[in-house]
Order: sequence, then structure tokens, then C-alpha cells
Amino acid sequence: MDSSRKKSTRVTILDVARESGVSYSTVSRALNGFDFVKGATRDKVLAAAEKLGYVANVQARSLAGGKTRIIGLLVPGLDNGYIGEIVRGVDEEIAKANYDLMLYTTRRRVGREAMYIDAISNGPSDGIILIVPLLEREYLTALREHHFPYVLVDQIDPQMHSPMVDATNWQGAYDATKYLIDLGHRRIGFITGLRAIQSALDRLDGYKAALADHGVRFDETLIAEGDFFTPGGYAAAQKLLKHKPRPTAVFASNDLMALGAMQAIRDQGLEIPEDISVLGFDDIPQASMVHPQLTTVRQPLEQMGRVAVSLLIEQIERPDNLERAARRVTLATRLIERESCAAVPTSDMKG
Amino acid sequence: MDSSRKKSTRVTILDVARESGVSYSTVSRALNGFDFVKGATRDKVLAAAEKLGYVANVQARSLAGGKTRIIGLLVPGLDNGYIGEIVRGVDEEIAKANYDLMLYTTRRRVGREAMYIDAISNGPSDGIILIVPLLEREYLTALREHHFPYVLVDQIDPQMHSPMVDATNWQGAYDATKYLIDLGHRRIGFITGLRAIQSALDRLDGYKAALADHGVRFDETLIAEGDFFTPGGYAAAQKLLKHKPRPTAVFASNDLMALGAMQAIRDQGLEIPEDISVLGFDDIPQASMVHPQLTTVRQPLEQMGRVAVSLLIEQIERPDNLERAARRVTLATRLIERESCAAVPTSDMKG
DNA sequence: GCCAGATTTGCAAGCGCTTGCAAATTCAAG
DNA sequence: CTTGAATTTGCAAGCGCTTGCAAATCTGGC
Repeated sequence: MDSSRKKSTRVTILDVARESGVSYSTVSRALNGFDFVKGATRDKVLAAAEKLGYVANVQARSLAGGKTRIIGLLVPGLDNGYIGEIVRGVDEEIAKANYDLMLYTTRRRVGREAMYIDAISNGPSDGIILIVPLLEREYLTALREHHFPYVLVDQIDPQMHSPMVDATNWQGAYDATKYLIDLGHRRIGFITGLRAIQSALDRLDGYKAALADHGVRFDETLIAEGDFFTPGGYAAAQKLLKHKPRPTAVFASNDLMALGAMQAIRDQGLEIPEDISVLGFDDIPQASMVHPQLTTVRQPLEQMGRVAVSLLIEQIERPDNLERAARRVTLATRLIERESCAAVPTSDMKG
Repeated sequence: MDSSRKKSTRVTILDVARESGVSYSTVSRALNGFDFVKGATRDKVLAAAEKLGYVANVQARSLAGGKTRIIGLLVPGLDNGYIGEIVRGVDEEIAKANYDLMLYTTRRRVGREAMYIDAISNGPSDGIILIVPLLEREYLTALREHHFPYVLVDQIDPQMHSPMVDATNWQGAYDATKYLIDLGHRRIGFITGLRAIQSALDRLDGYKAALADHGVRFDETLIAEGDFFTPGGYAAAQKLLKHKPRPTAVFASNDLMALGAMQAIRDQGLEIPEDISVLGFDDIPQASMVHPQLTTVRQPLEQMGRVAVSLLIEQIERPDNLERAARRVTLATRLIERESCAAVPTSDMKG
């Protein structure tokens, strides 16, 4: 048995019990903050635990029906500033609440996702945060059936009202579009996100609404399909640049695509923002590191992560009022003016 | 007992045993691939498990002395392209080996790191990968004492020969410097990393060696202290730009600082690479997304993550030949030529 | 100083699994 | 057909913890 070597150095609840002179169940209760433990006893136990350097064995605890204080996080991958920022918020809040984090990426085991969710809910996690744009319904159903706490980030749950946190996608796109209109732009190219994703739809709608509200005719040919990734943004921008007359601004549904668009524009020998303005969505860290710095709609990604954690912990620690917790939090976006947008070039004014 | 609700829907090894008509210990053995289970029995068990959708309970398994197939990863944080790339490799390799990942960030519980390591080795992980630049010796000692498998990434372990993976820092810096020299540069500013980190020292040494080997006098005043972060790179570059005569190239010890340097250079109204060349180290994703695209020394970050995982799994799965596994893998760096370096400006040729 | 009731504590069971050991089964050779 | 060795299987213990229940201790009112 190889765990013997571990055991030799491991401090168990029994050691603490011996050291503090009470029974191990009392130690357990004292450590878990039960209120019907005498103050003096609790102090004794805490002191002994501290002295021995006792750390509860998570496996045993959870086996016995306790909590692991581990939260699962399911993401498509980390290679994406957008996800990264959310994860950062998640991580910080988790640390604050003294939980640990299990990271799962969907890149893995593609096609067997159902069993994936099974694995997670059978794993050590007390609950799970899902930042998975294209989520199958069955996932949620499984989670529901297991009464396994979960929170959705930035994704709509068609039927069931799952706890979730997102941002004002419609409003953000509206504001951005209005900003461009105010700068004098009339031919504003729009690069969509993946149509299967609700937020992509919302952003497109916000764009359209702003156009309509300010007397700018909507032109279907100024819409280019994107996929939320940089190469897709590049391709979409190329298409838009062929439009005659050329658009004076391009609004991409996220920063990654905006970055691709910038490249495409530069490759045409055009200047940003002199010849053409570019506007993004998300405000990932790269947005302020490129040149010119990208004007974009800021999603409070980190805060979204934070809120997701608190919604989840609420479910975990108070499973009784689950339904009350099943709420949706929508955070405000904000336009961040940087360098990639300018007033319409004068040569175009007459146009 | 709240786990009752979980239990109601959970498939245990007993269910599989009943279904397949053998005892639960046989099921355990069949599932864990013991070789002294009869083929027919194994098939029966596997079929039953599949049919019932059985997923082993990780907690119970590990409690009983088995492995959890969970690998811990300790990083300073995710907000850093450099770490992100390594993590990506780690994640991929872990998935391939059918392990799961626990993510720990050191941002947390600062000052109590010792107990932090305690927590990790008491946690569910079978082993841990450390990507922590400034690692206290005591960490490793604790790990050693617990016989807890670990691997170091990109960091030297002063005394003990810990299993580790890194890249050819000296050679990479040497090659890059030579490249600049070949382009005609003679006044090459160098932005250091944190001096406490071995790789920073190695890169500086590589720079010096290349200078020496090619008859360029080393000038102490062309060295500026950096810290591996963008603002530090900005500040260091500002300092270098005051040097008279101005350096014709700046070599930053990592990309993040190179990005800062680029900004500083632009803020002085200078052009890259026309007026001054910039060279980085790492090749983080951003390096190819900025304009001009950054010429840099590529570290095979993803591969480093991958190798780290395989070294770790080797320890976990074959604890017997631990010493043999305690080896160091150093991967080759490679210069990636992009747009941020050019031949010395002619105006400077005479200089 | 004693007792009923309230507050604390201890005991023991059991969470789901692995594994040493013994029992059962198989097999080949006699 | 036996028989003994080799191969498979089953039993039971136990990993470290939580928690229901019962026992022990304490409290205050008499």
C-alpha cells in the first residue's frame, strides 16, 4: 500500500483529538464551526490543530457527506483574453471565499460531453461554473437532475431559469454604434459573432436599433459574418473593405475579431483611425496593448467571474432557498474610448 | 444528510457488481485494469459499467489509497500570455492522459505559502506542477518530505535535483543578440528580467557572450533593469532612450517588456523598426498580434507544459524509479523573425 | 444539595472504494 | 477421473471524515 508513506507524515483528526484531549467528533464539529461546541473546547481544538499543522483531508470529508470547498470551472480553453479575464475574477473570488478550483476544458473529450458533466458532478466539486458558449441543453438537465449547483456565465439558458450572469450586450452595441454615428459615420460595417450565440444576436440587434433610432438606413451588405476569432475578423473585414463606397468604420462583435480587422485594414494600406475607425467589444487586455489602442465596449469580465462565484457559493451553502438563488445578474457595459476611432475623414464628408 | 439526494441518483460499484453478477472487488479490479481478471469477467463488468453509466467516485477511490487522476498546477496567475501558453500545453497533455486539473494561484494566501503546499499535498492531487518563478526552498523540501510528486517549470532548483523542464535561455539570448549584430547593430540596449530569477540571468549572460564573441564592447550603461512586466519594460526603455548616442536596438528579456518598450519608443515619436529595432523573448500570442509584429525568441511554452505533465505522470505512475525520473529536460528556443527588427538606420551607420 | 431540562460530548455507523488474504475455481498432468 | 498448482474471485478491513443518537455534563430553580 503506497499511501502508507503518506500516512506516516499525515496529521489526522485523531491526532488533533489526542492532542486536545477531546473526541474526534468534537474536533470535527469544532473545526466545522458548529455552534453547539463550548467556546473553551473550540479554542483548545483550534490551538491543537494549528500546532499540529492539521489540514483536513478533502477526500474523506466529502466522502462522509461534507463539502470539499472545491468549485469546478468549465471553459472552452484558456487561450482567449476574454475567458482569461473571467477566470481571473473567478479565481480571486474563490480565493477570498477560501475555496479551491478545478479547471475543466471542453476541448477535451469532445462528443462525450454528457458523460463529461457526469464526471464533474461525480468529482470533488461542490458546484460548477459554466463558461461554455455553445452549451447543449442536456448538460443542464443532467445538472438539474443531480441537484448539482451551477451557474452560467454569459449565455442564455433557453427554457429553464438557471442562475446566470451576463452583461448588457444589446445596450453596449447600441452605445457603441451611437458613438460612431455621433462621430459622423454613416457607413458602419458590422462583423457579427457566431449566430448560435445569444449575445452575438443581441449585439447585432443593438447595432440595428441604434442605426434606426438615429436615422441611418440599415444596409444588409454592411454586415459580415464572423465567428468571434481573429482570423474570422480578418476575413470579414476584407469583405467589408470591398464594399463600395467603403465603410468609414467597422464595429466588430468582439475584440479578437477587431484585432483581425485592424490587420486586414492595415494590409490594405489604410490607416486607423484616419481612413477607417475600428471598434471592438469586450475590452480584453490586448485591446489596450495594440497600436493604435482599441476603442471598445468594456464588459466587466472580471466582475462577471466574481459574481458567478458568489451566486454559486450561495447555492452551495444554502441549498434550501435554491429557487430564490436561481436568478440572473446582468452587469453594465461601458464604452472605452481609445485611439481607434475618429471622426469621419473629411474626404468622405461629402459622400 | 444532504448527500442523500446525491446518493439517490448515484451509481456505485455495488450497482455494477449486481448488474454484472460478480463481487464488487472484482469490479474494482476489472475497472482498474488488473491483469489477473479473466477476460470474460472483465468484459461483463465493463459492459455493465457502461450500461449503468458508472463513474468512479474520486473521493472514495483516493481515500482508499488509489489515485485521483488529478494533477495540481500552481501558478502565480493566469493573466500573462506566458503562463497561459504553458497551461495550455499542460491542459492538453493532461486531457490526453485522462487526468483532471486543479488550479492553484499563488496570488492567494500570500505569506502562508508553506501551509499552502501542505494544503495541496493533502488535497486530491496525485502530484503538482510548479510554475512559480520565485519559489522558496522550503516548498520543495516539504514536497520532498511528503514524497509528493512534483515538477518545476522554467525555474532552477538550487540544490536538490528536482525534475524540471526549461528552455535554452542562454542560447536563445545569444542567438537573438547575434541576429541584431548581424543586422549591423552595435548599441544594443538590454532590458533585464528580475535578477532573482535564473532565466533572467542566463539571458543576460547569453547577450553578453554574443557581444563578446562578435567584438562588440559590452557597455554597462546599455543595461536597464526590468521586472518581466509591461510597465517595467516601458520604464526601462525610457531610460535606454536617454542614452547618448541612442541605442539602435532594444532587446527585452521577455515579450511583455518588449511591448512596453515599443510603447515607450512610439511615445518618443520614433518608428519601429525604422528608427530602432525591438526584440523580445517568449513569443507569447500577443507578439504576433501587435503592430509591427514582434521579432522574438520563441520558447516552446506549450511543449514545456506538455513535457512537465509527462514527467509528472511518470513519477505518479511509477513511484519506484523516482530517482531515475528526477531529470531535467531543456527544450530549444528559436528566433522568430517578424517585423520589429531592421538593419541599422543608415543615418547611424557612420556613428 | 437535588432534579429536570438544556447544553455538550462521545460512540458508532457508514460514505464508496482498494487491496491483503483466504476461498473457490480452473487447468494440466498423472 | 484425481490431484496439486495456478489462476480468479470474494470477504472484510479500513482509508479519514461527518453526523444521528445516546450518554454525559452542566444549568438553574426548588
